[in-house]
Amino acid sequence: MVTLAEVAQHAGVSASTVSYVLSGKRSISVGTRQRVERSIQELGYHPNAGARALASSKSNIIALMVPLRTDMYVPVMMEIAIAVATTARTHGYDVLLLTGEEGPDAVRRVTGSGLADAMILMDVELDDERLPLLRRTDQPSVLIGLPADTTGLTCVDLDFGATGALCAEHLAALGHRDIAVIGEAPAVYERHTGFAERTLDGLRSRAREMGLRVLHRPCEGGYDAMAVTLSRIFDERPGTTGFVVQNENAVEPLLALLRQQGRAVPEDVSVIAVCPDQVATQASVRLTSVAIPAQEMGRRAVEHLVAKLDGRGEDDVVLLAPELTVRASTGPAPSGS
Amino acid sequence: MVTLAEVAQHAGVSASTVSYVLSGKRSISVGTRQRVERSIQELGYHPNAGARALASSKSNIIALMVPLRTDMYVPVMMEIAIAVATTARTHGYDVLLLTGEEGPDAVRRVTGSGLADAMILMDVELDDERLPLLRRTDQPSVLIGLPADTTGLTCVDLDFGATGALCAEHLAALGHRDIAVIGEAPAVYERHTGFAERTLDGLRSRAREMGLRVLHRPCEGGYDAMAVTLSRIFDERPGTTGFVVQNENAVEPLLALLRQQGRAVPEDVSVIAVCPDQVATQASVRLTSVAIPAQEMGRRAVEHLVAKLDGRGEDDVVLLAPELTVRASTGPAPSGS
DNA sequence: AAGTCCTGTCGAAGCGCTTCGACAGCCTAT
DNA sequence: ATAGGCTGTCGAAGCGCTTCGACAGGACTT
Repeated sequence: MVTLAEVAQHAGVSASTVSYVLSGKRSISVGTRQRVERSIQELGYHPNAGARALASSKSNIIALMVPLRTDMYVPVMMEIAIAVATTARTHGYDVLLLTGEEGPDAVRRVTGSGLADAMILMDVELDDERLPLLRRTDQPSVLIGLPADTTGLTCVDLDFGATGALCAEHLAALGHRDIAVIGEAPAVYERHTGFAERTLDGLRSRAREMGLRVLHRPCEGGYDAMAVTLSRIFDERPGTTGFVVQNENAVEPLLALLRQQGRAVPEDVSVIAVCPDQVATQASVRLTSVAIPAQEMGRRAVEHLVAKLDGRGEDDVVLLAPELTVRASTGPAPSGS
Repeated sequence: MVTLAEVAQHAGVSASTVSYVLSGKRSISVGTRQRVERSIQELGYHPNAGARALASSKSNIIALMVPLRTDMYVPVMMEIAIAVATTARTHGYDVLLLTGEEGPDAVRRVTGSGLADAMILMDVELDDERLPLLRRTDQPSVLIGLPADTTGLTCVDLDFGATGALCAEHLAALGHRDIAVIGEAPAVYERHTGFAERTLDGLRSRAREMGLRVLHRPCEGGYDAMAVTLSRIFDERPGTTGFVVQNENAVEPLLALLRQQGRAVPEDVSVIAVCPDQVATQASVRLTSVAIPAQEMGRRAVEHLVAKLDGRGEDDVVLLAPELTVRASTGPAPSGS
């Protein structure tokens, strides 16, 4: 293992000079810089991360806390995680992967040990038990998701309220009157992860303005659960012609069931999904959807965090504007209804 | 930030004693130990990761390199990553998330800087450019996946050869004669990620033994690509009654298309998927499948790595035995054929 | 000519921990 | 009683880096 001192000796300068070449914190003459850089190359020097962290009290690591559950919106999580990792690298940071398993202790451990300089939390609940800790510590953090109380916090999320509204508008504009929302699994609502509620609220209030009737039903993914949910919906509101689906795992089952019941999409029934574009384009019907901009969220989270680490940037709630893409799953409401 | 020295002072012992209490590397009297532990509690002490890494040349971090592409087998990747993270924690390690983006440079950077003590690589290609580096360094590593040459490497993977054979056997036993394999996207084969080939080889050789005719077609996921692929298959082999699907994104499209063509599953056509159980049970037909044991793979990889770090454990290729679960998508071949 | 300011470099201190060798005190074997 | 071996503790060195203050020498002022 090559050390700074060896590089210094090889280049005929002092250790501190090498350090300054590396960090650029003091001006160095061109000649010296080149000599040092050549030595670094030749010796294959890599600064030792531990020593660096110790001396500078900066680890250049961002901790990313992902939910432990692998049962929902997995592709979204993965995409965010990867966007976080790649964006972090472009700013010179590495990413430490924490699972929700440890809960608040993970926050304590990471901030206490100086393992990471900052954190990004995903899957934030409305009244998340990690939030008090975050507010108390002076370590910068960014949430992906929106808790009930955002004071003193920085959050990045899709504007789910507007998302719901957008869905309502689109269906209303097409002449639908009775619509059903297939929501996330009941567990999601119980955990009070806010996004599902926000979508629903946004949708409901716009629906009211536009004279739409809304029926909301949570749904575990999967064919069987969807079958039960769907038959209940049609029992209660036989005239339902529009669906908004927020649970990725319910999308295909819903399409399959509709087909099986002889209801054509989009001729008889329109379906909007709230999901990543990839899911929307790979479904058995190309789905009109509001995209969940996973990459964008990861990227923005990191950029905010880096800004904070650099002393720029303040607490802030960033809500990304939703975009609805019309594909083949929505159309005018059937004239009969 | 509380330091070791402060704890020592608070407990009335020397710094080294506190260190030994923490590490257990020397025997400490019960009284002293308790006193120190209480001080640690009261002061809320957390050892500084950087200092520790510097002094001990151990970071207690495992690097996990995940593929950058988010276009395929995402749930599997995510599940592995999470299993790696949680298993690592139980052994006292944290996980650093690297994306494939940096390529071999990431390996150099991490081993060179002592950022991590060991690495786990996912999505290994048959002739991966990172392998020479891994062989050269003395840092332990484990691959999830199987390269062409495994000498000097430790690998964990599903036994895809046996997986293919298992699929062939199951279909043959049910009386099918003509089967089609819907493979991964062409890009996967071009990259020479071995698992797809291995599945196919295993399947083909067992099929030959059992008198099955096999048609293999790679397929991008998605409805449209699947439609093209499927019609080609039936053009070429109208008597095809069995399908083996290895691409998660092709599963639902295939089911939808078969349904649309009036071919009932499993009465007219049988389908086996190679996918995580979750996908198999949430599909629109409960799929007979060979599970991809993502959690198990992540866990085993970490355990091997920890064994190596502890000086136990040698290079080794671990192939997990596949298990086929019969669900509702396979049945006897129609008697007419 | 002396004073002032840069620029580029160096030396040394210190970040918080681990670990080695030393050793005091006690117990046991002789 | 003495030597030898344990057990439990301490002090000090050092891990590889950053960073502060010092300062030599040249370029400007006045």
